[in-house]
Amino acid sequence: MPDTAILWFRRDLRLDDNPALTRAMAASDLVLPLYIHAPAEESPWAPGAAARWWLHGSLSALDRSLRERGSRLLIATGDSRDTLLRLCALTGATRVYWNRLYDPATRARDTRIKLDLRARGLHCESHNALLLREPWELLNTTGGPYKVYSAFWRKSSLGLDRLGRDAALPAPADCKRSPTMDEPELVQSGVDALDLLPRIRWDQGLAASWQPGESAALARARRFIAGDATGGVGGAGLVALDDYAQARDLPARPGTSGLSAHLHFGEIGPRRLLAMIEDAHGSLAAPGAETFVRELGWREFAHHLLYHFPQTTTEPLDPRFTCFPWRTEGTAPLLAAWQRGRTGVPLVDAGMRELWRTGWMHNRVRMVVASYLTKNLRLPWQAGAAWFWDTLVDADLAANTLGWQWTAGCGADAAPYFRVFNPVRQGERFDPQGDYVRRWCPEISRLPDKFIHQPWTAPAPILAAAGLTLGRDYPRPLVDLAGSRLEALAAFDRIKAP
DNA sequence: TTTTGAGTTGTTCGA
DNA sequence: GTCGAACAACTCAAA
Repeated sequence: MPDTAILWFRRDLRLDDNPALTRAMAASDLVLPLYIHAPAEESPWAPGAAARWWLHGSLSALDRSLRERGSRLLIATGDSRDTLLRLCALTGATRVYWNRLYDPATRARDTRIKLDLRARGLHCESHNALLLREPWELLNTTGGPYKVYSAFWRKSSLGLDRLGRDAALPAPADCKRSPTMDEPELVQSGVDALDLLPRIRWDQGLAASWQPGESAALARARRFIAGDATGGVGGAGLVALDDYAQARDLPARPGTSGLSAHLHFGEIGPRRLLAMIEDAHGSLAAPGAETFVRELGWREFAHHLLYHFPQTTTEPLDPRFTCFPWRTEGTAPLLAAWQRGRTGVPLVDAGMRELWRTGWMHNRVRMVVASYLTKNLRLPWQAGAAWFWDTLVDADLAANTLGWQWTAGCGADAAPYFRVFNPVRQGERFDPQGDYVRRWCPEISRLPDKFIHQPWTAPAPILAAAGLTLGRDYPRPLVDLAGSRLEALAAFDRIKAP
């Protein structure tokens, strides 16, 4: 009787640098790759609509890679524990392997499953494919979790040299196929049966912008970090990473890595990215590289925080914010205008429309729209987080929670209360020619640069020349920026420590 | 033990 | 136009 192992894929949809896969292959004669679709177990943070679209593509791609290696992905629907037990019974598998996740619901579920499987005499192992360091490993001098990024990163980056970090594992050349995989009762459904794609096909914009899957992730990482045969994103000979520190702030340019969704679904991991950077640039401290590696550090920080403070997906980390005077009257139309990109503030609207169309928004603009929602509109950050959760292909509970709490001022290492982004000024600094705004708000594209970020200040003849009537072709501002800023500062005053 | 200084992403105001 | 100051309270580590 051959020894069979189940490899339970979750958000580690790759063969490269996959320690659970490597261990399962080493320890067993046959490996059964499995994905279980169990959205109820992730509630209330089951993947949103945009993330489901990505998941569909990612699972299809993983199945293709496995088939190229003589195996395939088995897809099941239903209770995870029952499915694992049933498959063990059907196939005679005695070992189950997976890579750990750190969000509260999944952690609780996985702990129960691990205890249950072990109680039934099954071998059960979990590994780390997601993070550079485990959340319980990296603590401050008093033994508690870090709440300040700079201190976290100082400590964390000490371990990032070649000596102190786990190496990225290579993908196996072939995956030991289990012959039992062809038994009919095991063939439950293909990816299509999971119903992940939208009924109304609003996903063309997503498909035009993104290619889910491990090979696309690796290709994008290579293009970004090392440049490829065509010379990289920025033009002949220019590697995007070299220019990252400056270009990443300009939403009109492809200056960011674009790896967020690939990272969320584990199509590529941080260890592989660091290895690629060192191979291409010799060191993690090379120009541009250091800035990008710090961003990976923020990703780590977010996951560590969620591990230590699981309630922060819905509750502010700073308890004073439980009595923050969020707006209570007439919130629905304000939220709807923000969601649809109809606030009358071009940079905010451009960002929200980019999100709606492509399932992604440039990082700089995410901060601007989040600041606008929480400070100028004074709507609770949870409302923004929920919208991002449903519309972002890269929606990640840890990153989303940290990002929104940071902007709102109630999280770890929060933005100081007085940091209220002025979307006009941000537009002038980071989109000076208005290229980004014109791309997503074509109705104001004929305005001169001087007014592109503040159409409401344009004199009537300028508006007429641009063929633009405010209130008809493009909204007047939903709220006054200067006034709402002062109201936000006053609101912060009311929750100050006594 | 206590103190000190620094801290992802900003804006406004007055000189 | 530019420039520095002011805008809290708290965390964390180093002195």
